[in-house]
Amino acid sequence: MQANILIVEDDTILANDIAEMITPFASSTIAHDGENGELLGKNGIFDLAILDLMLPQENGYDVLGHWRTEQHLELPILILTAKDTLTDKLRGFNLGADDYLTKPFHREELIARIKALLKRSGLLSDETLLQVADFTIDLNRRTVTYKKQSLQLNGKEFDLLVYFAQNPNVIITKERIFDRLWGFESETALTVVEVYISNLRKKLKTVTADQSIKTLRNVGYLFEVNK
Amino acid sequence: MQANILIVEDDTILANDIAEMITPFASSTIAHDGENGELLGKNGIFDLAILDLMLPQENGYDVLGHWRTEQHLELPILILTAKDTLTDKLRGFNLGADDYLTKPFHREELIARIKALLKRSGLLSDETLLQVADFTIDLNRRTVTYKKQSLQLNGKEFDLLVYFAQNPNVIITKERIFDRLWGFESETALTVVEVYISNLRKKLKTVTADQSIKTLRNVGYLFEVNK
DNA sequence: AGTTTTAAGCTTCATTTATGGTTGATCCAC
DNA sequence: GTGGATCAACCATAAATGAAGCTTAAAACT
Repeated sequence: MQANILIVEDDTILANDIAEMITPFASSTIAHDGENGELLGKNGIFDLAILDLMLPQENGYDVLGHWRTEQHLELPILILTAKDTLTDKLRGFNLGADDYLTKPFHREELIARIKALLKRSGLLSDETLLQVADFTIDLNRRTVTYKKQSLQLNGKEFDLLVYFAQNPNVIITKERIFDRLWGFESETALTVVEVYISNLRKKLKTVTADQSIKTLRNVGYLFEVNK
Repeated sequence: MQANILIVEDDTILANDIAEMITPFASSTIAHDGENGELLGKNGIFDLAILDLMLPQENGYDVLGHWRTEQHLELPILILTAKDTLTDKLRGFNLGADDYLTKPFHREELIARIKALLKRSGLLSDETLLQVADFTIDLNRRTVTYKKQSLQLNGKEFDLLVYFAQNPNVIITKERIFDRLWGFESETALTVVEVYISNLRKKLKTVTADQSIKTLRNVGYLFEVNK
């Protein structure tokens, strides 16, 4: 699966420019102000966010803060801004940013930094093996093995497991799963998620006894993995 | 568990300076040239490496290259160097660096970047862990432990404890609890709060004798904690 | 044929309401 | 001021409720 990047940047030209540069390895969505950016990010369907600080409606610090403290989003966040003082940088890092690049910058450096972050989360397309606990997931061949036993998963079941594997030990709401796998605009009923959870659990049960997918009623699902 | 950092830097003063600054959250080992640095890194005992590029014996690019391609070391690597051209940076990232900081730099920024990298690898205590008195509350997994004993709390009980833990030694009125957990507009009767206070107290009693939730009649509740 | 989606019945359990009991502040008679 | 009556605030338990989630199978896509 390709990485999915959120670009929060009010400079339309720059935003489109960035979007264009990352097409070879990621898809992207652009938000032109803080409020929209925060809202989009909340969906939890992005693997990385590029965040400007000086934005209309809501500044980047607030967006970052809300994401990290209210939504507990764990996606890597790269701040891209003209604010170049030490104080600004420290504030960004303290709020939970992963990287901080100041304008003006070389496009190639931005790309390199994005790739470095994606590589860490195992999301860069040349990094095809996702290893979590006893699962080995081959994102290119779309195959799964659990302790050497291979697992036969169909499309959405596979996507679901990948999403869990990319977010182990974090609660994921049913809505997030839905948005990520079906897209916000989908007409499908939200309850499909339950069906796929059920199917996936059944298949996992054929290879392991322990239920790694926990249900937290009224909250979400949790892929529990002991490191 | 403390992080263990390798500093490969020929400037003794700087190396010691860095080592000193990270002592609060990590232990460190210093190598003064590339050859020694590479050798030390090969041990695979480090959680992060800070790597200079211009080094005696063997330059940093080679060290980095060997680590990543021959040893397949996966530790995060931060390049710290005077080489500030785009070409240098790209080369560093292409060889597998995770971050690249150019000299001169602010010590605080280096620390912030190191922490950001460690946080990603789960080696820096996560701030989603809420520690109050003997309680450890994991906001991501919605789990609670009291002195190592785990506590099973359902949705609203957990939310209530979190609210208290975020406001220790402060009086909270019943109305504020209600507004926070149920929302202003809720149709529910205010007395649910009492029910949940009761339930929470009962569950807390299974792990500790002392009543930390005090009632202040006609005023509110108080989560009493001796710091 | 294989995958995705909907539908339907069923189970579970968090939430809410209801009930009766306890506490403790306030008032008043003595 | 002492003792009792009163009353509202609060506690504890339990039952009711209903929404959330599970499972299966059939329908509708591809």
